[in-house]
Amino acid sequence: MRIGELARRSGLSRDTLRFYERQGLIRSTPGPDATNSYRDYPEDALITLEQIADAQAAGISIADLTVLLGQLQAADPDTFDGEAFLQDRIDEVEARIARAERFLEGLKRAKAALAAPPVRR
Amino acid sequence: MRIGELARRSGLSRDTLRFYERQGLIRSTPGPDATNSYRDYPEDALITLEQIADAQAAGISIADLTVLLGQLQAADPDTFDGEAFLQDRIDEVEARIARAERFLEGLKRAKAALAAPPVRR
DNA sequence: CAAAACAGTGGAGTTTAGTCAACGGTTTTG
DNA sequence: CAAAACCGTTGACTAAACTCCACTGTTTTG
Repeated sequence: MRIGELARRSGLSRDTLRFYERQGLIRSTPGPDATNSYRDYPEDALITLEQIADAQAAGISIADLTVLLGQLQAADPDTFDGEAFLQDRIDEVEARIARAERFLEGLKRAKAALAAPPVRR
Repeated sequence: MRIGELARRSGLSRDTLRFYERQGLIRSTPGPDATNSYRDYPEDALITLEQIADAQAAGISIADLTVLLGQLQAADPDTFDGEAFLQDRIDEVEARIARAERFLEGLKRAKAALAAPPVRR
């Protein structure tokens, strides 16, 4: 598919998609019609883009993601010894989730406190 | 306590603390010794800083945090009707945690795939 | 009491993750 | 077949969250 369709279907802007491609997060091929310069994006780019969104929610930077996506997609060893790297990311993400959950509890308490006492004498 | 001690105990730089104060996230008083310009930070600034870190892990921006910290600390109604605002943040954080957990699973699968098959014919 | 460590101020600089504008080609569509 | 919609490239720009620097004044310490 071409970039416009990918943009529509992913909800991201064309600029963002090109930015991701420059960063090596997604890939495209020259497109079937070699007379123009239009690129062709594979169907599974949509899945990759979902993974990118998940990773960002987990606080992973694009730089780390470039490394990680390789690991996640082609879990092919001896390309990269990144087991330790992976474990570091896992620890990092777990810590972040724990913090986020702590914060979520605070939010819920605050909302309860706001909703409960219309006891305002 | 003075800013240096707060920096040491919180693990943040003095610059970051001053930045947070400019943003209205923490507060200080003129300090007991009024002859100098040194500020005094209350003990509970450390707790606030923990909450800030939690909020950031939850993907909350400093701008939103300025609003939220007021709600979280003094859960005093009729200052602010922010129940809807709070609920929006709650939804946002829950969605982010869900994504982060999805990503975490992917990381763990990738690590398992990397660790398991030293079957390398 | 002098040197080292610490504090405040102001303003400039950095990084990350995009976003925008301008331009010249290419398809699509009415 | 012309206008509208789309595409790629280049390069400048932005917002958020810090970070650094230079300078001056204040405490602490050996």
